[in-house]
Amino acid sequence: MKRKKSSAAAGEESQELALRLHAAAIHLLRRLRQEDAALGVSPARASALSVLAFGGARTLGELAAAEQVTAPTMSRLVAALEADLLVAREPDPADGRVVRLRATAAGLRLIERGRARRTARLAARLEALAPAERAALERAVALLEGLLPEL
Amino acid sequence: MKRKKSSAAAGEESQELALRLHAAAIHLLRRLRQEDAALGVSPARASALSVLAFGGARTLGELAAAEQVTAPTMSRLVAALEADLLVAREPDPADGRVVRLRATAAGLRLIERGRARRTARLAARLEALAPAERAALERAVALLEGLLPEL
DNA sequence: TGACATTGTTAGTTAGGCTAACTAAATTTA
DNA sequence: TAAATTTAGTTAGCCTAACTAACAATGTCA
Repeated sequence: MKRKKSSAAAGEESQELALRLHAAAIHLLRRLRQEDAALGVSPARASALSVLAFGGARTLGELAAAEQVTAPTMSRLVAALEADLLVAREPDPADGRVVRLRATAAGLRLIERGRARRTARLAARLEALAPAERAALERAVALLEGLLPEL
Repeated sequence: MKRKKSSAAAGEESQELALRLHAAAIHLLRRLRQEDAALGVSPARASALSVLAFGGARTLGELAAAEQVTAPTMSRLVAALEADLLVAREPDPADGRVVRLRATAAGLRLIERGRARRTARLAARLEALAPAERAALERAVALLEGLLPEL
């Protein structure tokens, strides 16, 4: 390992931290899966729908990129959301290839209604933390959010 | 909402934080999925195998509980790992129903070898963080790990 | 105008989660 | 001790979600 002595430890530490982060993410999602299911919409769909709900209309390709999945994957998610009348397609007046997607009123309602329920158990646990702990988590999430686009 | 006035804000904040954590976990895992695939073993299998590799032999039910999946799900994961000769079954001498699982030498090697690669990109990003930032993440992960069993 | 690029869709595969229904073994109880 | 119940795992069947490959339709440009 070629590395300045002071960061050899940082390397070890980062790897250890990466593994723990990975494991924590896996386990967190397995827990939250059930909550999402109770909403009547699967996690991947809820995630895509919330992008449209909070971020506004966009094309399928843009949504796929935002969600970091391939176009076919997003195409299927959108098809399911559309079948449930949660998302509507609109043709792009300027380009006949693109499909613009928009959350319907029902889609917006579902996200709004589900917002609390989806993460209720987790939020309750977080609320039980000491303010300083919550602040630490908050900071860590912000760091992660900054890291993700470059991963 | 019955709550002391000072924690009404904490409730909002917790919910917001829960949503962000959820989204971050989803996106993090989508990124790491590719790395895992390169190892030649899928994420769920790698996770189960590493429990055996680091934590030692245990029964299928214990492993399912540790991984927070149902017994049938774990049964299938284990069958696949066994077919790849990464995990071996041993009968329990005291109880004919239980199946004890142990990582094989090949399984241990795979985890050891894969440890670095699995999270290499993430670890590299983490290493680029300032020590204080890494410490904040570390603390947050520890908090999460403490929270998860009660979720 | 014809070649190429871009946007989405369709088809097919693999993986991982679930529940329900089963077998086999152990334990409890009448 | 025999019957009933509980526990551990497996099998089967279903669903969601990811991928790649191949395709159709549209736009762009030399």
